[in-house]
Amino acid sequence: MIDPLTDYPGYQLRRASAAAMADLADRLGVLDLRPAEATVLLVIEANPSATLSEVGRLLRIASANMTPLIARLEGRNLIEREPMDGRSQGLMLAPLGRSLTRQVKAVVADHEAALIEKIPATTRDEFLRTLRAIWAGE
Amino acid sequence: MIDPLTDYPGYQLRRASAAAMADLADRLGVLDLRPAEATVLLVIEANPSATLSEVGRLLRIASANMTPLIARLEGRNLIEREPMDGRSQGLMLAPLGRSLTRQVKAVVADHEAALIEKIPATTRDEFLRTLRAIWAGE
DNA sequence: TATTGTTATACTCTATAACTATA
DNA sequence: TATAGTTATAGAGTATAACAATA
Repeated sequence: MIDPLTDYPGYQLRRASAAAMADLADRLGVLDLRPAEATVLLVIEANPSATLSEVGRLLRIASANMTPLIARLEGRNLIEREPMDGRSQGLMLAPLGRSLTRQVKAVVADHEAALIEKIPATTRDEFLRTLRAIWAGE
Repeated sequence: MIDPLTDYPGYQLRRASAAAMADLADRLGVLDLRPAEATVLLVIEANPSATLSEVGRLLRIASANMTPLIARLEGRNLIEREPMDGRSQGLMLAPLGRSLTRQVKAVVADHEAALIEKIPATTRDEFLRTLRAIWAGE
């Protein structure tokens, strides 16, 4: 079998990302969290009182998709909403969310460590810069 | 807003891949093809008479998902099946599929060229090697 | 027994359009 | 008018389980 895609950076990027995402999803499964939910928790922790739209813009998740995601986290008592003005809501971690986010960070650290191991040490910074450059300007 | 994810190769990989995939999907939309369908056409062209399972293994697409994908391509008269033995079916491009695959290659080349532009020339080979290393051993 | 292909189903992420309430 | 959030819906990719037919 000939693989006509080995020299396509785009295809290799897709396969690499899919592999990494599958690993992350597996690890987060222990906490009953999906990757998108975990990243939202991390962003809220880093930005207390950030609004749904702000978090969505940072993560490139449309508000129509943020709404049910946030509702699930709220339903599990992981986050709380505080009205900012008549339409905006500040999001912050609830006590349960704070402890779970600590676990998320440990899980993500393990995942990232396993990933980084596969990147030659001398090229790690350049690799990261290149990835950022690929989606920069969105 | 603080982005707690800028230093995570895994997250940057995900964003870069998502951006590249969105660009590819846009471009392939002109041919009324989805990325998975386009890659299947390329693999069949490179490997005439490869079976559904073989193509699926190469692209890491489960046979349960290959079946409807192949059925769509066959329904559009892009590919044909030829029984190999009682259970295997060799896949090959139909005349319509051959000309469409030529267009696919042009579209993919444009897409990949735009992507490669964002990767510093001196690090392109290393970047590709690293991506392959990340999903190697699946 | 193992493999090929199929069916049915569900999950995750993403995308769009239409709507309300507020700024 | 523009923005925040919501609802409903659809698309694309992926995953699992179960199955019939064949090797």
